[in-house]
Amino acid sequence: MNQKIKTRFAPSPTGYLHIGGLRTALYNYLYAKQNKGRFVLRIEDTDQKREVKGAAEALMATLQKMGLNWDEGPKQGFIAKIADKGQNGPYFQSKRLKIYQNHAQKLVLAGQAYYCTCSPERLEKLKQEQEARKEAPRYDGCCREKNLKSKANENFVIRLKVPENKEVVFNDLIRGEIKFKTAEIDDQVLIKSDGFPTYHLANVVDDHLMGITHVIRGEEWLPSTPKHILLYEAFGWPLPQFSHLPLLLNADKSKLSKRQGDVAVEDYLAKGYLPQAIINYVALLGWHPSDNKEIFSLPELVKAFDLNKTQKAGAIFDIEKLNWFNAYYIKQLSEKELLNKCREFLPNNVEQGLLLKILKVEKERLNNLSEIGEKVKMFLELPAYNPKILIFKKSNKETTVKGLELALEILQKENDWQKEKMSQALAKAVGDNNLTNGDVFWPVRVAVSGLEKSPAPEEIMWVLGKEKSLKRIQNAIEKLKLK
RNA sequence: GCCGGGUUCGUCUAGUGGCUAGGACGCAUGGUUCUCAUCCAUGUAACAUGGGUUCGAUUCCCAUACCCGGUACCA
Repeated sequence: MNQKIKTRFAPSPTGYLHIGGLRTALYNYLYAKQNKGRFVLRIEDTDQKREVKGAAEALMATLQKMGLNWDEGPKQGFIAKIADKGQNGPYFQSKRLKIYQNHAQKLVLAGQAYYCTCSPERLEKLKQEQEARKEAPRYDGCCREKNLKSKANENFVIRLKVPENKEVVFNDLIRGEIKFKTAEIDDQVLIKSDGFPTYHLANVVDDHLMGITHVIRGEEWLPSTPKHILLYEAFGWPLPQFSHLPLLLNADKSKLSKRQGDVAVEDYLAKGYLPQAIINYVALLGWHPSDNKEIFSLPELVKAFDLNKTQKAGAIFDIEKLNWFNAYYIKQLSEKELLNKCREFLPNNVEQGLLLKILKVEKERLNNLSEIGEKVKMFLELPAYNPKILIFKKSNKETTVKGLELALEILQKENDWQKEKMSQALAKAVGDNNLTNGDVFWPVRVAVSGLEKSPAPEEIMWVLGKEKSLKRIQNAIEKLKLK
């Protein structure tokens, strides 16, 4: 191995971590780890207006919950920005303003960039005129040849002097050779009038200074890549490898957005999706192994992932398959693990032993952790129900009462309260009395659960214990007789 | 408008110059001593269109269509 591989995830702190952002972070993480490289987290907070307080910390917390730990980046903490140090830090761009200004200055001195004193009003007017003439709106280069070597007044901006007739060609790891003509690229603003760098400058300077070897980011950055390459060339820096990931889409193929469902990873965690299910699902949005393996832990993904085999077309985020992964991973957990993960969805005054029993019975019926809150109710208290559902659809009231009484009688004698024993006892009640399963199992099950659909009667009775189970059967018989 | 990217079952995708184009999710049907769930089995459904190149194209090339992204002192 020649150069040490280094990737980065560089979100803007404008909100919660987006599912698409998670996928980008994941692919960066996987690529770095499988090459024994380093994964860097950098916070791109160069737009003062859009910054959301606390968003950076929330982003970091979510990444950690998902298991995507960074080798380099801000330390997690209450106010991460203040504690932001590190070998290539700081990692909050807002703390690196001097660095960007110095670099921009260097470009100006070298004649690669220039001060522009055009007012926003003039630019707006220019744009409107161009649009009226149906021309592509772009900067007219008014200040380009003035060669101002320092700020002329307070309102200025530094622009990149984009070469006039050049072709920028690069090789995208996912998409192959891509070409852009510089004639179509505007003289990009590098330093804004508030002294902050634009994304383009900050991104290139930091990627170089932090030693990033592979830039893996969303497809929306593809048209910006020639601008970045021009900057690398202006500085005389070597280029990193670029890879542009396909976008994640809504069902209607538009870019995945809030309007059509949840897009924040936190939303899914709150609904009871397991991190490993989310990671596994998201990993498969844009990449797939050649064999038909689908279940991957994070370490397995590190081994199997192949950036070169990443899909080029956008992928629709389909909740159905996520549900399937989630249900699968829930079933894989032991009751103890499950209990730890779904505590927040359970009442807190219930004894742990009982909860573990409930989880054992309900585990295979759970699609997400939050559903346990509803499921647990019938074990704690018999839900109100219509006595009518006690009667199996192929049976009648008399047979149902008989079935329940037989069950009650035979279960009363059962001292070893195990599932197998109970189901054997019920089966015996059926066999000895010339009844059908529906005559006994159904009403007993409804009697102890109060529900039309539920786990098997012996499973519920096992959780409830003998006393409560028999009480519920007795109640059911009384209700039926009263009717 | 201009620039760039993309197009295999409904969805995520595998794959190849010649195959019955494979898997998973979903859906449907059946089985698993009552319902539900699980599990199992079976079924369902795709190479955008038109030209080339070729003995032969889903695969290579070129158009067209459609979709997406970009076109900011936002990232």
